[in-house]
Amino acid sequence: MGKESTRDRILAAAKELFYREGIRSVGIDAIVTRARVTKPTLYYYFESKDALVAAYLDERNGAILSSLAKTVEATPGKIEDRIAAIFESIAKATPNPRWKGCPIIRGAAEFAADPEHEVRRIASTHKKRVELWLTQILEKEKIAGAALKARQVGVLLDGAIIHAFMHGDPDYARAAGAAARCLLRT
Amino acid sequence: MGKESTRDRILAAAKELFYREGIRSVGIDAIVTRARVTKPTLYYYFESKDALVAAYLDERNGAILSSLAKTVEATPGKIEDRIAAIFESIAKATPNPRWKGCPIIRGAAEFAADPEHEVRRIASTHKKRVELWLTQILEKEKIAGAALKARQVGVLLDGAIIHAFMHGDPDYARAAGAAARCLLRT
DNA sequence: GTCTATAGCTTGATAGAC
DNA sequence: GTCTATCAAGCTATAGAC
Repeated sequence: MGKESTRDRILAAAKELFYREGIRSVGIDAIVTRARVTKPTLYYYFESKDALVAAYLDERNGAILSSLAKTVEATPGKIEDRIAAIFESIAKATPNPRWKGCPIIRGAAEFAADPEHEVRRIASTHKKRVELWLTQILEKEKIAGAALKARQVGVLLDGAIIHAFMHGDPDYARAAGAAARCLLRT
Repeated sequence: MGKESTRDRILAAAKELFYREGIRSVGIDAIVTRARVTKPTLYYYFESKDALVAAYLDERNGAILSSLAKTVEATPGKIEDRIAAIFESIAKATPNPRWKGCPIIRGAAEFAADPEHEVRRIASTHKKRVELWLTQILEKEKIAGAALKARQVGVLLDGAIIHAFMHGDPDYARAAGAAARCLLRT
């Protein structure tokens, strides 16, 4: 824990600033200042700003998948209760002013112009991984039509995040959770 | 129709560029070039870039609400069929490379850092108007729990747009449409 | 590996003429 | 109302010293 490499410090600064302010509006200057390095040092570890952005989103991808799994594993009960716990965790995050929705969706939105950009590739892959993970959970519970239902729950999850964020109102996540319950019960 | 004011030309150029490239990545220079005016002319009609952005999103707000109403009015059948027609229209738009999701969500994502920014206010208001409109439709059809169901359908709609856009796959909109049908049938 | 210094470009916005 | 000309500040990235 005591060892914190220069590269880690740069990535941590980027993570904080990109999430808080958005990718495009954060300059290299702000990142190097926060990481207490200089620009050439940053460019020694990362080829370009795009490469740093990709490293940031790759890290988020893994962290989010772990967090989802942790939430479901920690929740006892029927499958719909365990899935609903994810929506409840979104609801709980909503009032926190530092919570600004899903970094991956926001990244994809910022790079909407370019379908070939690596940010877009990372974003699509991440959401497909979430969907696959949901499918596997539902299959394990012998839910009929697991693939379709996983897709529908995935769509509800991101809709819930966006609406909860846009309105600053946790009820959107809870309404979406109730919708997911309804779908899984059928 | 023949009359196209300078102001209209600027707004049309902004609309095209902001939607295609994103708000932050489009400079005033690109807009004035496309509108065939010069910078001082743009600043004669719009106080700042922010004011132009607000005018752009206000226009989109109205256009989207009209388009939703038109889709539902043009579709015969049961209420779930008419709501599902909205999801089908998203599915049909998805393969078009010029379609880049919802301009209002994308705007809100680009300005996620600042909850007080006018873009955020316009975005939240727009989504609440869509939700209210859905509530009124469901109430007219004597659907029980219209407010909650309208909220759930609204969340599904934006989740559908995001996933269809991120993956470039219309099936996400259709899966969401099926979920909406399921909710409305209950 | 990390620094100082800076190149070279683009940005949003304005002064002042007509 | 619309122009030419220009500004200060921001950006990503690099050359070269240590």
